[in-house]
Amino acid sequence: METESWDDIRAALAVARSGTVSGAAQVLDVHHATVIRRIDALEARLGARLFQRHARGYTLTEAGRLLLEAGAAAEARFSQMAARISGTGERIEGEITVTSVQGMSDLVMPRLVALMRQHPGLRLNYTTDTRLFRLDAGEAHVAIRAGAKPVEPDYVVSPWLRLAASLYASEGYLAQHGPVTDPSAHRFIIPGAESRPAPHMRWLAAHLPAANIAMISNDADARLAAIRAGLGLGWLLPGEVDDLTEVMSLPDWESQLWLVSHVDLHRSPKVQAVLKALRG
Amino acid sequence: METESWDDIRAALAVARSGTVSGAAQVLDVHHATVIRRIDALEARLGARLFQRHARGYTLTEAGRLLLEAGAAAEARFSQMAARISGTGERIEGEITVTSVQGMSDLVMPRLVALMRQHPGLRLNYTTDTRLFRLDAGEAHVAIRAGAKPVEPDYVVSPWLRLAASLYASEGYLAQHGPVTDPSAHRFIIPGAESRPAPHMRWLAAHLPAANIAMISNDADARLAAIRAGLGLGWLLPGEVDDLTEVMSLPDWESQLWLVSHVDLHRSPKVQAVLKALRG
DNA sequence: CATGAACTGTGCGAATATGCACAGTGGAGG
DNA sequence: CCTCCACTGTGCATATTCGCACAGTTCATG
Repeated sequence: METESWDDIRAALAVARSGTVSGAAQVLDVHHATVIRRIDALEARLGARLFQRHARGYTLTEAGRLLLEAGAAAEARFSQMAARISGTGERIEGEITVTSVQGMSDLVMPRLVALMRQHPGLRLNYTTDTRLFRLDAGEAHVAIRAGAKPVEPDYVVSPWLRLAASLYASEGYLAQHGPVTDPSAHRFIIPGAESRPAPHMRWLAAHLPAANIAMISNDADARLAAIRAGLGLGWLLPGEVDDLTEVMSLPDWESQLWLVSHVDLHRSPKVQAVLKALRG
Repeated sequence: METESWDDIRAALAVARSGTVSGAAQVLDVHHATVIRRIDALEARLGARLFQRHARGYTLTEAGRLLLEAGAAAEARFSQMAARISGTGERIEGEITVTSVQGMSDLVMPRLVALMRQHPGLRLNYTTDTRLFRLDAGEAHVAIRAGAKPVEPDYVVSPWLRLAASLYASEGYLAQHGPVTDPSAHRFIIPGAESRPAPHMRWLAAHLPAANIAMISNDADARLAAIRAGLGLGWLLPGEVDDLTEVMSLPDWESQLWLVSHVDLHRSPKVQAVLKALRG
């Protein structure tokens, strides 16, 4: 009777999120039969159905929604705890999680590689995503952010690099369209809506209509391929590639990057080592 | 690597609370060896020690304190969830948790017994304690409270009984000390500090010095035994026993009782049935 | 309407975790 | 200083759980 299992809750949370038992099993890295059994047990203990079973998946009941809330809250709390525990150690070892906006790896990785060589006990987790990671939810130890200075309380923020993206074109494009003097005579290849706050994107939106946009993609490789194919002009960081020609560069396009850590972890040797390596 | 177990956290929480592996094992109803293994696994995954091992028990490290916080928060969230799930059902069955101040069982139990007979699918959990249970933490479905009207938001409060404790004495005591006319000529047997807000206790504190107190005990049976032995006068509810004599009763000693439920559960048939049974 | 894909659900053998017995440890008390 | 006691820690047999294979169901698609 009093037998209680938090792992059953964890399993149910995964099912609630993915909508299917199979998907949850994949996330949890167990067999789907195990997930079914855990949920059966949990429902029996709670005395209520959490899901409406269906041959194509599970949908949440009212009770299931309550579980989703409670489970998600606990998960956030646990991952925050794990990050703080693994972050507050006095030694520079164990896992270190660094998050960044996409497209920084050429800049970031050499420095992090040097850090790893210096401290062989470190395990690096470098994750990029368009969404911002929440340091207080334990999703990262150090975050690299672009744009306005982050103002969240409990975050320690220090300025890092100022980067100026430049406009690039392929040789074939230039041979066909001639040199770039008036931007409105050209078409552009740009990232998705999540990059709209970037300086060069604001400049584009302010100066040219939508008709000048040839392609939108959130995939950097796809954009690069498009530029190489001569579909239009695109912004890259200087030195990112060597087979394209820089055709334009404005001081307005300069963007500030920030190094961000959580106040609880900022003083720890490990986080300090990461920050130093990045500043290096 | 990605293997994670919330049950390990649960085990560590129990150890953090009890201070010993054995105590935790007792609470969790598993063997103490199991608890040791779970904690070893959890610490290995977190890459940090949660406890300082000792032949006499485990003491918390800084990381352990973080775990205690996170684990306790999750546990509270889970039990709240369980209460809401088992409470919001449309049918009157499953577990129902009623909490009350001590000494009410003669009053409460007959009504709850009638409720149970009416709904055989119910499992009753009737818990009394000096501390107040938190309905929003899922510790109870219905609470009986004494004193000032509870004002917590999200609580649905309705007045229940007004009880007036009376002063009782044993025959032996009266034979020795004569009838009670001036209270200051007598000594008293009273409950502990947690009952100080009760009306008759406030009256006592206001009218008589500490010298008139013969005995303090939070155990009702012990107080009753003391009164029966003639150690002094004590307050009881009328009808509680039949071998003692009521010697004094003041309207000031009347105390209001409240029936309290959480707003999320109050409309459910099960909680409504409990409230009706208690009011009946 | 037939086919296929993706999912849920269950019996059975294998892997895993559990309980037990016993050894080891350190502090309290006389 | 010694004994006792409550606790932690570990091999081993066992019980429980897990993964696998396969059956059954539903829905999308041509």
